[in-house]
Amino acid sequence: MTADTAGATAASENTTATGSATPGGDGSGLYLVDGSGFIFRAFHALPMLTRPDGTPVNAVLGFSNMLLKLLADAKAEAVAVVFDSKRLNFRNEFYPDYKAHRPEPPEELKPQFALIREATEAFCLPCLELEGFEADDLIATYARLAQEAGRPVTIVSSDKDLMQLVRPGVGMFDPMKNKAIGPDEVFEKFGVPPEKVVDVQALAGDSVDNVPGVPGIGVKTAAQLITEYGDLEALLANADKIKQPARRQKLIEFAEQARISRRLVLLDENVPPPKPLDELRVREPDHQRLIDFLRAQGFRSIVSRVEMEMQKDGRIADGAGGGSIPSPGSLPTPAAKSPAPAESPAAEDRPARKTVLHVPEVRYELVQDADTLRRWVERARETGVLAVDTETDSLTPATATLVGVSLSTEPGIACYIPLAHKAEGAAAAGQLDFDAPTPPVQIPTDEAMAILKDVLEDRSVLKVGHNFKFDHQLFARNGIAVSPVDDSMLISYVLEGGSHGHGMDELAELHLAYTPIPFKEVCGTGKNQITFDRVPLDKALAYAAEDADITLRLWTLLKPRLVDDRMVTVYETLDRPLVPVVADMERAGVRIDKTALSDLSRSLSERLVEIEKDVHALAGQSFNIGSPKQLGEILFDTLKLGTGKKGKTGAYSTDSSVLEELAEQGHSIAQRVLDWRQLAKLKSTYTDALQEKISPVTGRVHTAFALAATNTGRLSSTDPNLQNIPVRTEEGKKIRRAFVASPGHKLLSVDYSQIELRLVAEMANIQALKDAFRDGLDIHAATAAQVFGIPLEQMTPDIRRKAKAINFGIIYGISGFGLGRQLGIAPGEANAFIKTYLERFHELKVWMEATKAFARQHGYVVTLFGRRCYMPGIQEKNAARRAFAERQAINAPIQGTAADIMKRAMNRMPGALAAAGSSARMLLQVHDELLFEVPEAEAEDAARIVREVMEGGAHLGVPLVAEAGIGDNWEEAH
DNA sequence: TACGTCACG
DNA sequence: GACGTACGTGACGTAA
Repeated sequence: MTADTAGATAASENTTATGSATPGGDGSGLYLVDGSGFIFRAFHALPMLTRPDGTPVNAVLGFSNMLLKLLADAKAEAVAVVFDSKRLNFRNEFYPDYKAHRPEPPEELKPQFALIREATEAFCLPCLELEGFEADDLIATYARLAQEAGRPVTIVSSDKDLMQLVRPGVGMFDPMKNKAIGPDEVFEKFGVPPEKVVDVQALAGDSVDNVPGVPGIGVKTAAQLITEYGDLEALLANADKIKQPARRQKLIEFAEQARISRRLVLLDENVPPPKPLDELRVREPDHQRLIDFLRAQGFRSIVSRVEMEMQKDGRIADGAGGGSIPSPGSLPTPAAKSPAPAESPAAEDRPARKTVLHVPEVRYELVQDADTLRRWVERARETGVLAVDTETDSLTPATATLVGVSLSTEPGIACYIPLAHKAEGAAAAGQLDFDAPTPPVQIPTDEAMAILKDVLEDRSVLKVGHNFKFDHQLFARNGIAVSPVDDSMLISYVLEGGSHGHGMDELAELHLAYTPIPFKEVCGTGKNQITFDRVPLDKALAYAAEDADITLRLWTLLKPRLVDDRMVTVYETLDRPLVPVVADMERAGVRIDKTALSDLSRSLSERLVEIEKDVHALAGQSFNIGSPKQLGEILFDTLKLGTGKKGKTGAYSTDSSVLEELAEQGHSIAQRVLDWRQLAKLKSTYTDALQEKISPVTGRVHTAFALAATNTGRLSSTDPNLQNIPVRTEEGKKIRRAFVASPGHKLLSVDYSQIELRLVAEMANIQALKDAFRDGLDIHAATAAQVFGIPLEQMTPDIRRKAKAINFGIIYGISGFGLGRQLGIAPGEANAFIKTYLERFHELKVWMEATKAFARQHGYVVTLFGRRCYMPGIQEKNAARRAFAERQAINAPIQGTAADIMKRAMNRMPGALAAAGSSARMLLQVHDELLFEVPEAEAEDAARIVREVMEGGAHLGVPLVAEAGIGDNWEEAH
């Protein structure tokens, strides 16, 4: 949404042929609002709202907001609103099915048609409609007339059918996406320039409008054909030359249908205009009439806005810096709903939901001066609770710039403090941007931080956040150690982990029956995405203050449930203290030897090229090895190496187990493909991608640990995932060597030995296994001795391997099939192993049955420390799916308890290190391993402390053992 | 966006 | 007798 992508503006300014147009200059520009289209889209996009008398008005509100902003932004431009007149029009004369089967408009929409016409009149804008023609035809006609008169035109609509009208002097603006549509955007949508859009539509058809098109041809194919042949007629004339037989036949058979379709979509530029073009000039609105109308709808905040603006110069002025005033380019999106809860009682738009968020009033305030901020801080001290949310220009908190802070002291009362917002006009939608950018008034960040520091560090004021780890880091970087902290996301995770996600939007839907303003509606998506510092203040206020508001509401609702559900201890001892600990780890980041990675990348590239040559030679043809589809066809259809197994999508499976089997049969191509796969994976996922993740600010890589993502209580790591750095293969180890210590430092890696199997022994109370662990035996060998009845002295590696596989299998909720596959033996044979295992360790069987029964009864399982893991599938009727849930039920308490123990250790770690005077920094957690960076001289001491803390993570009947390694890089330390 | 694949625990 | 299988993650490339 930057000025340079505003195609419509560019188009308007390129009207040199007609000469006179200068947008915003002489006031001759014309905005044609597609009223009919807007009604439907606004109705479906906005939450349902009703007037005090019960009349639904959500589309009317959206429409009024849109007009208001359009008038503010468009300055002296002329604005006309165009409507469809009747449902039947001239198109039905030659194609009766056109727009047939279209359902009646919803009941809640019907009364709004008339209101929207009233709104238009209240705004003193001309209403254009003409019997027998659609709004689109009128728009096309006025666009032509204006263009001929040298007046630049902007069509305000989201309707793709109008895109055919884009040309020099005629642009479009999508009021729902707040986005200018020019030739580039049209090309993006249809794959052809605007003048060929109708040809593409004629082929592709449109199921919504009942435009038939040619069966089997979509937009992509149509664009390709039109580009190749020039236009529809040329294509139809040459249809017999199409290569693809099916396509050729369809084009010949449905040629006439395509011609009819073209007539249906082609807009009529020559309808009789109901009003002369010259009458479409802006008139001074009748303020009182407008205010009366808006007030009658219950649009209180719009009314006050209008009243305020009218006082200025009798017109709706540009409000850059003014906060609640619309600004250039900030055309309405459904963000219009932000003040909406205040304007009218929220009615429920989805019948399925019974609960409704009753918001008698929300007050969101924009804070632009220090005194106002101090008042918020005072208020927080009175209430003792403060919801806090930060807005930044990036999702990497270790390096992001703080753009603003929102606060909420009680439900419905929130503020937003912009700190680093850029001038609104600078990069907002350029289409309607005529003023020089003026930066908004903001409290200097340092001053705001100084004021906030007092309350954020005040031990008597609880700070509530949603995913507060993020905010914690930002404040830490500004010298503020926020404490104490509560996190509504983590509370939800502790209460209901495994049953649903814990993002704020999802929880707001679930618990408050409310849909927060989506981020993408504020910042857009894809290449048009803007950073939050470019968001106009009114939108930023609506979005950010709402986040703080919702956070506080969720906290109010969920926090007491910790007591009710007896989950206080889990939350207080495991997850809540983790917030500052993990925030510090993320902020620390890990050093990467970029040169080593780029050398590896280069070497991998060369080897990949070599292997690719080999594979193509062995295949006898060139193909994309990275495409499982092509590879499968080469292996099993062309080369006929065996029959091949097909998956549920009908594609051959080519995973490593399949390729390994082929390789064993002596097919060298399979081994080469396996080599290629391994190297390609390492290159794309690690050596290439990791280099990109090195922060230019810190020179290090900062992962994000998700604290509420897994079903078992584990953390996960994203962007980049540093919990799956290669370690098993020699090639992989080279990547791990690129994780290095800072100069003068060492990396220290400490990992739990066999923690999950120890926990199986503990929780199932397996005496023989516990004894083996207490005696410090090689646990897999000891297992083998027990299960296969072989003395330890006679143990062979192969028997030990089998026992090891069974031990792992137990943790996964063993099955004969899975174990058999792992060991490459028949499922029957594997079942025999399992049977023996369960006889030797009979306590295990009892525990597994009890655990499954508990899961069935309660719908969740619990870890040793009381964490619940919900398993929605446990009541499944489908046997396979239920079996899956049962295996999860076995695995979750084991994996989850290990995760709990690791969290206990992590929470104690900073204190233990500090108490010992160690300056070791915790960098990463990989489930059973912690990685530290420590000054060389302190490494041995740190290793001892860390081992002690980890081994003391729980005091059980089996010992916990942690093993340490020290090195210059991660591979060496591991 | 869904799928197949594969990196880790 | 048939079904569909080891548990937990995240990222990549391809194909649609």
